[in-house]
Amino acid sequence: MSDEPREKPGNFIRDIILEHNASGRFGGTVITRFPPEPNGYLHIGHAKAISIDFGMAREFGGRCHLRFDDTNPTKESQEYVDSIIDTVRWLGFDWGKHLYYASDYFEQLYAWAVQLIEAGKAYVDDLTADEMSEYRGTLTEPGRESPYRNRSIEANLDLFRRMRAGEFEDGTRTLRAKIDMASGNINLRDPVMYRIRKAAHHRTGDAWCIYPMYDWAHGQSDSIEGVTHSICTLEYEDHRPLYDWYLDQLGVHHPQQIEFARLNLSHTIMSKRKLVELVQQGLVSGWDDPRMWTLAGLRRRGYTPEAIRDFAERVGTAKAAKVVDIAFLEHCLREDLNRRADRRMAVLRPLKVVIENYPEGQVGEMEAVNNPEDPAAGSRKVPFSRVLYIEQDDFRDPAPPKYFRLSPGAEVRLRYAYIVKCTGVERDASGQVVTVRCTYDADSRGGDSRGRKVKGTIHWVSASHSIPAEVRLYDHLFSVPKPDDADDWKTVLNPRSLEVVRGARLEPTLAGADRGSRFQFERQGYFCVDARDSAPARLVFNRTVGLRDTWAKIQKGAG
RNA sequence: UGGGGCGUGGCCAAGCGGCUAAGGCGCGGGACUUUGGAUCCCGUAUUCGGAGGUUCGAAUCCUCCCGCCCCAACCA
Repeated sequence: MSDEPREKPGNFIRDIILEHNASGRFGGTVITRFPPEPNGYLHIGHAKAISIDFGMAREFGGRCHLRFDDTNPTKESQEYVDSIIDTVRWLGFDWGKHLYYASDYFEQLYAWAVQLIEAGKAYVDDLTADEMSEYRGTLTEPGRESPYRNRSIEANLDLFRRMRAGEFEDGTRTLRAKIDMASGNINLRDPVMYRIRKAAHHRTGDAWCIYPMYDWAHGQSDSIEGVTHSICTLEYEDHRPLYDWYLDQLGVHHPQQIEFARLNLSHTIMSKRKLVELVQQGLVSGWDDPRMWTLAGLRRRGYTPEAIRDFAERVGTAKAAKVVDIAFLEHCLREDLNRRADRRMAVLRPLKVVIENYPEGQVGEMEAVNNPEDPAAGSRKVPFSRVLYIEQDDFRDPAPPKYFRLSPGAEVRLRYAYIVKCTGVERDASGQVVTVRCTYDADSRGGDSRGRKVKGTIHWVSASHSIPAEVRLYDHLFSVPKPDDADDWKTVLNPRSLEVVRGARLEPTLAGADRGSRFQFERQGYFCVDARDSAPARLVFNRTVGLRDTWAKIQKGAG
């Protein structure tokens, strides 16, 4: 990043840890964990959580575990486990040997459940899901106790053992904690600890037919691992009393749960349900569609892990639910790419230019700097010849006010090549300009204006030397900043979120570019070779993000 | 008619009773420029959801009010 480490913004979680360290609550150790459920792909919001979990641990010389909260076999799969591991690693975080699964603790969890039953703190309930919902009460009315609430400890022990043995069908019984059906906090109204699910688990196979609920698994898993700070998002705030209750009943190591506001990004939706819908209904091409803000999507789009980490740190950590402007993510990206991406010339929508006074058959070699931000990146040679392609947008007849590019009679600099002057155009039957005719100033080699005032510089490629490519231009998937606010979020999908440009022409040095490699196409933006669809003989580039475009603003202002 | 949280500029966000309310993004203006990129300047809240109160002094403490978010899966 920058030479001097950016000053870290204040952070209430850090303050809490500092207090713990001062009071000696955890003996000065800091152990955190990132606990994804393997039921989907990670998105940019997870990057913030990962950054906080791993960041706090690193800052205090502790460690962060990667633990899968795999307690619901019907929704989870190995595919998701694999993608999550791959993604967190790609982001640049390392959990060392501390890779865990809640399913590793099933036996211990079962033993602890038996312990709670023996203490009269848990019971087997025969209520159906619907009945249980009815008994639970509402937000404003207390619930009622289940008729099965006061079974004997012996009966509960027996029933629970038989639940595990598979004697009962799915949904017929649950194990519940005996807490308080009248609590204002609904999580405390005798929460379910175990449900029967005769489903194969991606790790434990058929070993179990009862599975622990999140609340029963999570805190205890934290405890087993010696976690000190269990950092999670705001929606778990009213689960904290339950988190604490279980741990207190068991009398085991008791981590501190701390909640922060999850990340919301403008022009996106973070709901897992909606994300799944986008993918399953084919509204996008997959979890890694470059328009997606999943980490897999951002990665394929060309985002760097560094930029994402920088963004995650810079958005801050607080408790107010806010929506961060996606322009900030893009800013962090440009900042990183500007420093690192080599420059190349690529013409997306070619317009033929003939340099009338450049000898036919002659090929010049123009020296082009690879990265003005990084002298060590060196330079390259780009071929120049009589027939070139320039961007259609770089020629206008007549030229609008303040247009610095090419137009009849105007002079412009061809980047790293020569100053040229437009002498005329050729049009087709419909009046469309098909060829621009120019003359060049041989003394301006390299682009030296030699005292003249040449305001415009445009990029170009030599027609016969250039290579073809498909270029995919992306825009926000949603056309409004807050799709969640729309009556129907699917109606605000941006119809122009993907534009495929097939006839692009690239400078020849781009031939053989590796999949995933990133470049700045001068004056246009940052692009990367698509990791999925590109092939040496058929290059496909993704536009990662455009350059800031002051000209576009001027035009917009001019109406 | 419950419980838990949150309200600082267009968007994030510091601030934790006392110098003129940090910083970033965005936006506007200027300088510079062989990317209308980058970089560099300058500007952008007399005020902290509102109203009272405490105090020599409040965004920071108290009271009331207003607004927003989360919770009634055998999901996490």
